[in-house]
Amino acid sequence: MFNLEATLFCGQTFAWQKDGSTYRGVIGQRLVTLDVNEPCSAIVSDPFLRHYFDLEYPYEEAEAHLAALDPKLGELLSVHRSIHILNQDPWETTLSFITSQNNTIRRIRNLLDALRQTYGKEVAPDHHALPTPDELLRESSEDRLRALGFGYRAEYLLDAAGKSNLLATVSDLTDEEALHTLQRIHGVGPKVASCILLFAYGRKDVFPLDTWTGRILASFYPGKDPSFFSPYGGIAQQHLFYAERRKIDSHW
DNA sequence: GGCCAGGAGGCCT
DNA sequence: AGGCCTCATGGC
Repeated sequence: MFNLEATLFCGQTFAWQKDGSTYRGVIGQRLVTLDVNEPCSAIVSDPFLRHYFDLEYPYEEAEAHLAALDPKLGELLSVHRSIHILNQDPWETTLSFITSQNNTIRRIRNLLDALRQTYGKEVAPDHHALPTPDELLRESSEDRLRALGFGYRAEYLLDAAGKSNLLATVSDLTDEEALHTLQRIHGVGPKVASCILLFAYGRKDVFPLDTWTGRILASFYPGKDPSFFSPYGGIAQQHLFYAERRKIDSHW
């Protein structure tokens, strides 16, 4: 089994919280509850969760490749074990990573929770889905989003909602074409587009380059660029990011 | 009070 | 194409 804790809290999703002996998250329109000690059977027996947790992808092969490529990654893989790249909903991923730009993880979570509480459907008592594009366009506005604390990103969320049809075309495109297409959304640049491709479309060779991963490359891999980790740049990036973040605080 | 946060748009050369 | 400035907001 993969490392569920790391998979949920390595920064690829902001939907989950750990309370007591359970992980809870609203994924799509559904509240998912997993027992911290016995999550496997619930995941394996559920087709939706099997796909969400990416059980069909051959991680052993990718991880063996990365461990052989570079000793630092080999060590991280032995510590983290397997971190899976989730197959998240493209729209939810777009909302999440537009919100993430120039922001802190704590505040990203708070803003997305506010978005759920304010506009999302209540799928279980006190648990709300993220708003759909239509819900956002119909019920919200730039002023209201600014009032929630989104600041200058308010306009970006509404533009993304209006262009959500773009997301349906991405699956047929190459990585390069998809990066270009996603950046037609205002507020989506190279980094956010990379996160959407990796975390929603399973493009395992896309390496989101941000302040953290840029620093990591500069200090541990001088002279190298993300193509060094190809064709598993996305997986490598996630282990590098998680390792670096864990030095700061283990619970965010 | 300046600087930074899982950046990106706009404008300048 | 590359280099600044600005964009809300909050924590340190």
